[in-house]
Order: sequence, then structure tokens, then C-alpha cells
Amino acid sequence: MGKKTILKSIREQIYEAIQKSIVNNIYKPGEELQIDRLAEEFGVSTTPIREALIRLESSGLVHLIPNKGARVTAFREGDIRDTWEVRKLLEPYAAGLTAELDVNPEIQELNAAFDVLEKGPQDGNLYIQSDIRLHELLYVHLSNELLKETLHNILQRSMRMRYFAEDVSKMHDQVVREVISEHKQILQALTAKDRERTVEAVHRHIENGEQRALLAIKLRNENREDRP
Amino acid sequence: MGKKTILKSIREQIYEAIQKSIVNNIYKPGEELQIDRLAEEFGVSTTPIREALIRLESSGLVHLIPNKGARVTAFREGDIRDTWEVRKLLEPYAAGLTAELDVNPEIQELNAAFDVLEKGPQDGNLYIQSDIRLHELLYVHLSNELLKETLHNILQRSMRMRYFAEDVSKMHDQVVREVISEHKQILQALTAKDRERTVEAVHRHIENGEQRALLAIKLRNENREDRP
DNA sequence: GTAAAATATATTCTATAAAATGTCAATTGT
DNA sequence: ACAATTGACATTTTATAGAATATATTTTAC
Repeated sequence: MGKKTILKSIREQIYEAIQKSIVNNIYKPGEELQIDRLAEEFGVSTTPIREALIRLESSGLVHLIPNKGARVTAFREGDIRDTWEVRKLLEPYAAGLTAELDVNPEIQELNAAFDVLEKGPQDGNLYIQSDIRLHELLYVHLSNELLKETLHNILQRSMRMRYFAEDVSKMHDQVVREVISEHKQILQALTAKDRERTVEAVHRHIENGEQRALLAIKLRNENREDRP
Repeated sequence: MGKKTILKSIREQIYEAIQKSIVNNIYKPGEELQIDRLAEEFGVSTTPIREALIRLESSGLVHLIPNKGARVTAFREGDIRDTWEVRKLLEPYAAGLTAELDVNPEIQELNAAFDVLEKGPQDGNLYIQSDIRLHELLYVHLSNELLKETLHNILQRSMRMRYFAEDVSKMHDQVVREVISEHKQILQALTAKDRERTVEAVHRHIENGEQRALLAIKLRNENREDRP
């Protein structure tokens, strides 16, 4: 009763914290993740840190080298292509199934958010939140847990790559407008409960997103060539 | 020098051992996996056992309940459908890509194995080995690591479900012949380097496999109804 | 330049803390 | 009086911490 109730295990909390930091590029690709240091930072022993890192390896965000340590998984252009290749196989299909469900309330919400973004001034945070929520909408209501898990994992990787490639706070107005327009097309197809149109709209959006991510990482790499 | 050289960490060895036992249904669906008991069985401390179980949860073979323990993941008919639904999205696509590579040596080997199986007497072990190797052939040579990882994981789950549903040692001659015939069609399409035909052959094989698994689990469940 | 020592770090083990479960008697309700 | 419910205690098991060991890397001495 009066006692403090632990809602989640320490391992779980650490896992979520590190995951979030990796997806948001606070921990950078290739960065070392030392167990002792993290244990001290979080104020816990090494055990839950190790266990969190093991789970993070399974989700592809951390790379564990035996007897050497853990690093945030690094990636190249090719990894972006690979990730988007799998995304193209799963996400349009999932979205097509979602089109046959009733998700009107969420569509309304997202439409409203996109209207704000189109008219109002740049709001990076709202943009990211809406982006994530739209893509989650495309699969969270499905009953196939395996498909959901798999897509969730791939989406986490994608998001990390995009946020890394194009620093969202500095994103060009033009790109934001493009993405919002594509999102609205997806929402329209969903509203019409048109499965085929949804599949196509999502597929197009993913392909465009891939091009945007590839372009952004190329620009980023070019800017990094000339450095101390 | 004279010292024993450990090739893999204990965690890794335990992980592989338990994984194998789950896929081969030595540890049954729903079975409790107590850390202390396993630690004693394997002659190690509890730490590497825990860590192996955490990884196994990520791969979907073990279900971890906080402060309660670990169980081998249980599954129903619906989980078979879910697993095969995702398989249908990924495996034919991967096989199609493989059709454009040069994998002749492995095709020869597998063809030989299937010839032996068709003519010779029932050899459950050879049958399983060939089955696994054929399905691995359909993706292992690809360069997309994410696709490979994902497919590998899904295939592990499928295999477990099939081996559970239809106890392979008791499998009917008719079914074995069916499967081998489908496998040979896939190998032919691969030999011809015909991408489209490969995709179709693999897709058909997966759909038939789903029906076989579903039928087998139904029969199994019926036989379990009337028990003490 | 090589080999041995020193250092750093990951891995594993052991011990303690915390949580869940089961037992059984006391209590309550009918 | 009897069945069902509650609650304290004992047992079991997991979760975390902290210590010991193994492995890899770097430094130093020759």
C-alpha cells in the first residue's frame, strides 16, 4: 500500500531509455556503450545494463562483440537500402489490411495535426510525433502479432536512420511539405477504405522516403569529409 | 596454450542449446524453464542462463513473465496462420532474388538428397536436414542482412510449429512425397534461374505447408481432447 | 621488435534482496 | 456446525548487486 510499487523492472527501464537515446541519435552510430559507465550513469549495477544491451542487440540497435563490448550499431548507405527493402515488403501490406478496419477517429486526429503543420510555423516536435503516429496507425490495429512486432522493429531502425541522416530541426520546408502531402494521400485512401489505393500510396511514400534518406546521408557524408 | 580455449561464450552455447531444444520440441510449448534447474543441468551459474533466456524471448521462442519466470512460448492455430502470413511476404521474394544468383553446387547436393529420399526407405533425419537446407538456400546468399535475419527468425518459428504439429517420425509417406515434389519444383526453377517461376513455386509450397501444419495441429488437438 | 607485465573491460559466479506462491489455521458467514 | 474466505508465515524463485575470473589491449622493459 504505502510502499513504492515498481511498475517495470530495472532492466526494462534501462532498455527503453537506451533504445530511445539510440533512435533519437543521442547515442551516435558506432559509439561505445561501456557497461560500467552506463551502470554508474543510471545508478544501478551492471547486471540490468548487460541484460538491456542483450535485448537491444536482438532489435538491431546495438552490436555486441564478445569480450570486447557493445557499440551502437553503425550503418551505411547500403543498410538504408536493406531496411527500406524489407519495409516495402511489409508496411504496404499491413496498411492494406488496416484499410479494411475502422480507424476513423485516429484519421481525424492526424488530419488535424497535418493541417496545423501545413499552415502554422515549423514545429519539429509535432512533425515527428505525427509522423510516428501515422506509421504506427498502419499496423497497430492488426491481429497478427508477429507482423506487428516485425514491422515495429523495422520502423525503429528506419526512424533512427532518417533522424540521423536529416537532422529534423534543420529540415527544409519543401521536404516537410512533401512528406505531409504523402501522408494526407495515405489518410485519404484509408478513409475511403480502399485497400489497393492504400497499398499504393504507402508504397510510394516509402520509396520517396528512401530517396530522401539516401540523399540526406550522402549530403551528410560529403560535409563530413573535410574535418580535423 | 595448453589451456582449453573457449570458442563461444557460455551464454552463446546455452542460447544455442535451448533454442535447438525448443525448435525440436524437446522443450514443449508452455513448459516452464526454471533458471536454477537449467543452471544445474548445464553446470553453470544462473547468469548465462538468464541472458540466454532474454535473447530467446526476443526471437519469440520463450515467453518471460516478470518476477514469475520463463516458459516455452505456447501457440495456437492462429499463430500458425500469423507466422505463415509473414512468411508468404518474405520468403518467396527472397527466393526470387536467390534465383538470380549462382547456387548450382548446392542445388546438385539437394537434388541428390531428395532422390535418395524418394527411392530409399523413410529417413526422418535426412528428410529434416534437407528440408532445412533447402529453405536456407532460399535466402542465405543474399546480401540484405536484415532480410536474412528476419527470415531466419520466422523460419525457426515455422519449423517448430511444423515439427510439433506433425511428429515427423510418424509422418505419412504421402505427405513426404508431396513435400519432396514441391521442393524439386523449386530447385528446377532455381536451376533455370527463372525468378518469377521460383517466386510462384515457393509461394505454392508455403501455402501447402500451411495447410499441412494446420491440418496436423487440428488432428493433434482432437487426439488430446480425450485424456485424463 | 618481441615478450612480459600491467591495465582495462567483459564475463561469470556467488550472495542478498524482493517478489510470488502455497499452506494452514483462524475467522467469518450461512 | 460447516464451508468459504482471509491473512500471516514459510517456501520457492526471480531480480539485482557486488566480487572474482577470464580475456583483450596497451605499455614497458629488454
